[in-house]
Amino acid sequence: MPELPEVETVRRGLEPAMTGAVFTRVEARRPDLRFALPSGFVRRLTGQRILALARRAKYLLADLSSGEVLVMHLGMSGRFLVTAPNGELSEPGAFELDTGQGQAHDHIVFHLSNGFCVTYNDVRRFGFMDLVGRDGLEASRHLAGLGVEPLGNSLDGALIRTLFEGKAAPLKAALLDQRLIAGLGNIYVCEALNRAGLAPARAAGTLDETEAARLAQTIRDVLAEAVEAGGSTLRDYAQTDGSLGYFQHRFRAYGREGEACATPGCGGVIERFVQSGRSTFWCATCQK
DNA sequence: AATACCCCCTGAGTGC
DNA sequence: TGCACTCAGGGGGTAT
Repeated sequence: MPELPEVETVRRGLEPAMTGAVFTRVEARRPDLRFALPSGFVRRLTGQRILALARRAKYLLADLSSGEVLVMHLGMSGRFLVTAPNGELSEPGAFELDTGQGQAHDHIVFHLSNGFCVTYNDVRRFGFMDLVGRDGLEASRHLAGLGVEPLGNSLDGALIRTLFEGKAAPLKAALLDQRLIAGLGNIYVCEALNRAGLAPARAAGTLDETEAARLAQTIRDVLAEAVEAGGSTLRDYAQTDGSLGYFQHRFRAYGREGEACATPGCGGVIERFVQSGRSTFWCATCQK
């Protein structure tokens, strides 16, 4: 389900269940997700304490007392279901709590010393988990080469100009390139470009200072608003009123083909086309 | 080096 | 009701 804001929402939802707890029992119900689980996966987790739960781009990182880090990626359809000691079920970042039919795709179950139970469910199985030594984490195959955190302090117009300098690739592709900016996905790239008034097919290297600054600001705004939308629902995420997380967020461009562009005074219509195999939604009237 | 395409997998939705 | 087809938020790998 995730882009960066959703992963952050999931992280915040898992934190109270996982941080400080010990894995008392781990169930790996199949040997692989997208990739094979690392050798000794269950053994290397069992008995370890989770010191901290962090995020880098779209990766969740559980820092373990063994000195290893449990690296988790949700792919397209990964979810975590949390069962509290009192039996209450929750799903951080979810649109709607699903208490039953997910069971067929419950692949990994973490039983924790504090009585919580955390289940990883992934229908399409594009997610994965890995164990990496803490010292080698940044150089590990998943994290090596990841670009700047878009919500960190370093992303501004000047950095975008540097990253995109000389690039003939379309803005859409450059923004999706995790080696440049890490954490943007298809939805929020469409949203940021719409708000910034920039055409997705335009060559990334052609941004001037003003445009780059505007793009940096809209990226930060779009992500921060989405995190806030997810975060603000965390305290009552167990409710099933459908007002939670990702889906509740009202996108201005994504998924709105044929609808009026939301840019004030624009009057254009959102169109859809395919770029590098993925749907792009944009307004030809206000995005130049 | 940079870009373009195909692939992994399952399910939901649509049109006939 | 069934079938065929398209589409989906991810990224890794390979071929140009």
